Amino acid sequence: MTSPVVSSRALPHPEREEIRLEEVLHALSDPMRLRIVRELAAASGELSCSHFELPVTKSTTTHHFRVLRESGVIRQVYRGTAKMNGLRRDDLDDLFPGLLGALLDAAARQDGRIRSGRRATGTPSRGV
Amino acid sequence: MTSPVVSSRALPHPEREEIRLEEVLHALSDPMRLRIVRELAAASGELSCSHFELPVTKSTTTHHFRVLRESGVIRQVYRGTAKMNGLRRDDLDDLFPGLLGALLDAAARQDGRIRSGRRATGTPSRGV
DNA sequence: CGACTCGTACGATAGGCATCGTAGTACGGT
DNA sequence: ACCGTACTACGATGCCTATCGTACGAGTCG
Repeated sequence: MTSPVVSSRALPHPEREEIRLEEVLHALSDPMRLRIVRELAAASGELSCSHFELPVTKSTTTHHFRVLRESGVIRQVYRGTAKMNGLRRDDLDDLFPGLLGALLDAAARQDGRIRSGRRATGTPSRGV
Repeated sequence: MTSPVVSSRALPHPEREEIRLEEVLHALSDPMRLRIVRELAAASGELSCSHFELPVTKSTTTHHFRVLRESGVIRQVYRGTAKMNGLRRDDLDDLFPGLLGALLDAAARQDGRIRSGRRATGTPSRGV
């Protein structure tokens, strides 16, 4: 008792100070993982792995979640048979202020830019 | 006169609208390339490839610069025998406002954190 | 012209990684 | 106890890539 063990299974996470920028960037450079992180950010809470409908098999999904966890981008915890995922906002914001926000904003902008017809980019003036 | 052709050799660059966030992140997820970009940002101007003293061969250096150029992070132009490199600040800032700044700041913070003994994780005063 | 410097091209190599499929473990409900 | 669901572990596969070495093209300077 005492400690409300969510589950007997434990998952290794890097400490806040162990999170490396290069690994975070690498983790987010995969479209599938960036998509996961964006959904997680939009949900502002924990989501189970099975909540995501990705165009890959479950094996691959497990792989991507592990990369995100081991790079320090998300925190995972078992809750029954489900595995809940949450963004490590506080840790990332503390280590790299403004980065996560800028990344999410950049992803949203690019998404909007593409959806609204990729030729509507206007900005024809190339100052160079 | 008229058009001061810097050199006859031309180098392919992605248009501003063709720059993809995932590729930028992938380009910056390599320590060698992140280092190049940081030096470039600090120089606030153009730097020749040979200016950089990287712990890899020239072939590999050429490879990294090409990845950075093709991902839209830097702009390259020949000037005599030298190849000058410049950060595409304006394009990146237009596409992804705040991202480049946050990335450079993040890299600087991590660098400082590591240099000052990685156990001094304290950073107790974070206005956040 | 010849030599030298800067950077490229090409091939090789070794390691990483995204993906899959199958078999297996943990947990909750009936 | 049994079954179904959620996720994992492991092996295989094919692609990508960081690295090197060598040979070459482009410019500059004597």
